Amino acid sequence: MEKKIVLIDGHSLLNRAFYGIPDLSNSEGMHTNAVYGFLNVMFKILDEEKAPYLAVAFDLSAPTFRHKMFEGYKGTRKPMPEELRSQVPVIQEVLQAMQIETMSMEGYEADDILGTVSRQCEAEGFEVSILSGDRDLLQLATDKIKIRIPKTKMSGTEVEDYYAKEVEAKYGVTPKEFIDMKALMGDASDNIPGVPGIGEKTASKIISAYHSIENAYAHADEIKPKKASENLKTYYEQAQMSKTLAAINTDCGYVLDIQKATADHMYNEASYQWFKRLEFKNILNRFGGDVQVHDDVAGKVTIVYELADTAEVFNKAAKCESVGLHYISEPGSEGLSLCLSEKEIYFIRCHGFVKKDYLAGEVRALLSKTKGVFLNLKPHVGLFGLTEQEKAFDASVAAYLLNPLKDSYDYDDIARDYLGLTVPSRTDLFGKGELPQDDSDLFKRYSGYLSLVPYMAMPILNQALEETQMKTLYDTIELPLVYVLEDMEKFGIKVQKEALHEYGQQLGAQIKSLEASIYQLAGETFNINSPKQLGVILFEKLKLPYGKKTKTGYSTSAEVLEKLKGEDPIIKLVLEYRQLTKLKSTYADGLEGFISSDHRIHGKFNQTITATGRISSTEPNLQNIPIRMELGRLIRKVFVPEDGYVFVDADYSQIELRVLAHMSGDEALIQAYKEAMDIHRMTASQVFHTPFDQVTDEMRRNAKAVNFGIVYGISSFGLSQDLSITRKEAQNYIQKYFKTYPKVKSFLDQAVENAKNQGYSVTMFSRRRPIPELQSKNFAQRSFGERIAMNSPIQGTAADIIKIAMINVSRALKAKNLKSKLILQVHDELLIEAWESETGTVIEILDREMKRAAALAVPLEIDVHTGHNWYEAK
DNA sequence: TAGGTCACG
DNA sequence: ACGTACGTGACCTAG
Repeated sequence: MEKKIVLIDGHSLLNRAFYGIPDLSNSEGMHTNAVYGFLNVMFKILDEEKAPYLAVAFDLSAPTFRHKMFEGYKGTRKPMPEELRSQVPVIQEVLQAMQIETMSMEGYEADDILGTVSRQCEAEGFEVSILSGDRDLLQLATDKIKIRIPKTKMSGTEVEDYYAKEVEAKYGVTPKEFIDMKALMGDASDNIPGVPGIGEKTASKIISAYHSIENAYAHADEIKPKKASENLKTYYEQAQMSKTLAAINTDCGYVLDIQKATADHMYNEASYQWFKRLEFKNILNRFGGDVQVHDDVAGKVTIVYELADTAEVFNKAAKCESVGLHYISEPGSEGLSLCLSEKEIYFIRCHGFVKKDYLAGEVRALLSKTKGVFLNLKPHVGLFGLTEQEKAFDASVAAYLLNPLKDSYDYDDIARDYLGLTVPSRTDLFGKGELPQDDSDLFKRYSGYLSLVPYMAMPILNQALEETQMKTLYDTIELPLVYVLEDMEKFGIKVQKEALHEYGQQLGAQIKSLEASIYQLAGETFNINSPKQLGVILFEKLKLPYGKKTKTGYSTSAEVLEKLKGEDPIIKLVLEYRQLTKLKSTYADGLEGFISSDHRIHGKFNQTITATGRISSTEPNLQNIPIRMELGRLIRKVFVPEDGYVFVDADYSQIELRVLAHMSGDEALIQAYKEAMDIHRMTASQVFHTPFDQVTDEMRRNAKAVNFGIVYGISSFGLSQDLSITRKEAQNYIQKYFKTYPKVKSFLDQAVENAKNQGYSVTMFSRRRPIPELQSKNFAQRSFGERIAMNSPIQGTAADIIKIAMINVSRALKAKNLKSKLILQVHDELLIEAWESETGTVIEILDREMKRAAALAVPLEIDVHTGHNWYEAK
């Protein structure tokens, strides 16, 4: 076998996974996130390395030689949280089941075993990879021993690899010297004291020059800065102690029996059972073959073709309290999956006399008595012509409320999260291909799960909604909203295709001429759309001063380019080019592709996407049509009402700040809203102690920025960036603001405090958002969590309020039998296509329903405009 | 598929 | 010292 071994630092990897991955537990209530993260990284590395040998080292709880040497060692360390501690024996048992060798030794830590075993393997000619979450192990790197440190990124896990030369490249010191460097820096998490005033940069500089703390001490007088020099002398003994503590013992006497450390018995019955119990579906997939933890669904599905049999099924269904329903409409497989009980599922194929319209009628009739349980209600509302009269439950919307952070609510997600069942996803069953056009077991399983899973999950989801106080939110807002959104999608918005095309052509001509000018100034042709190529031209060829850098090179963002406007005429052209190509590709050409044969765009409104409770808009996104720049704003002229109709557009005035005034109960802010037309001017007047009519434009601008900042979860840095002022000045504004509105401060503090205690934030209407970032030990992550905790209740409550308004506006239009329709929502704005003679009534409805959607301590104000296109109606 | 950029609230 | 304003989606390039 190839001489290659992977050694794993068990505790550090578990630890990293625990803090890097949001809380996760199986249906037994076992916490599983650390185990899951550990295994995922381990498999990733094994897949990459294809090493035949593998072993995992763990610390024992018994004291080590370090404890004996230095009694403070790890003595004051934070105890392991229970949620993590409980996972240590689990991973050890799982590894045992996988027949993976684990190593530990009394009196030594995992580090020492890894140090010893890696040297031993290296001597025997092995290539060694050490997988650890702890950078201390970098001291073990050689040109044969590679240290691999996983990093959790948004997009998954990336691994940083360090042979000796990478350590030197990154830290400027050899692996051996790394210990000395650490002795200077210290390590708070290991309770290793360093030398005050010496951080990573200084430590690296000192050790790369003097190679050891002993030699550095001997030359202490030469060291700069002076503070470091003095402190090194004062704290030298402590640094020596730290060095001894940080040094890994590479000869602790542990001997690995290489024959036991093989990686080829991992996939066995015992480990399969463990993964099943832990509900690690994607790991179960590694076992190959069919994963079918929910047993024999195919056997419970009957395919129905005949009209008579169909009628029979609906008769039976009518006797049930609830039925699972899912309509499949894909090439070659059209029909209805019905789940009457856990053991009785039908798939009625569209065939002969059994047509969609017939099934729709049957479903409507059925749902007058029996509750229809859908994975996704919205498409079925359109497909079957359902109204709120028909009884229905939407599992994905319920699951979204219970955890809005997921990126999908498919049947397999709901089965895993609420039924504790591992069921194969569509991709597991069919890959990326089409559905099979036959009655195979594969198809039966897929169609079966689509109605079975929501059917089984409904009681559990309902109970969870009750327990989390979100049942009312679900019943009175989210479920009724499904019908409103479906209507909006169905109505769509009319677009003048020719005018849009013409607009695109004009942009195209302007882009061409700009392009030529830019090439002229650059002295060559290149792809202006490529930030990489543009960066080379601007910052290397033209030698313009570059500001920010991104991971991949120079930043060429508008923010950077704005500052370079005076430096070279090319900048202005590039900015203009960017603006025009954006308009052409996304809006002119992009929108044109979505115009249907009815001359309308039927975008989608998604109810289960955002973390805060807002809705989102896709295919196309109708919530980001340009308005801020005039050239872009012109696009709105092609959005028009049908003949005989006008647009009525109503938007809330500063809804989020009003929500803040209400939720904080701050008297001064509430008073400001009761008195002032211009809240930003009023804020400036109060914060800067200036009479209202003497507020300068600058004061108003600053106050406005602070108001925005407060809503976003204020930080002095963020505000300073926005206003181009120093952090200190920003901090000063914030302090003044909080002094003026003290209850705003206590409200925001309380929001963070509560979210930290409970793990989630809450809106006025009880909508929750989990904030796992608050538990992060990473400062940046945690600060992000704090800003989320301040912003989510505000943004979320505003989202709740406009949803209520949408439902009530929509109901009022229907109740009066008006021809006018609600067609768009843009977060704080509603657009109605109003029958001309109904305009007055529509305005009344909007005014009434939007204002009374919530009773706040301040009035909810709206601005209403009408027009013959969307441009005019704003 | 990820990162950069930019459109909106 | 860390590295940031909150929430989205689409398009383009580059690997």
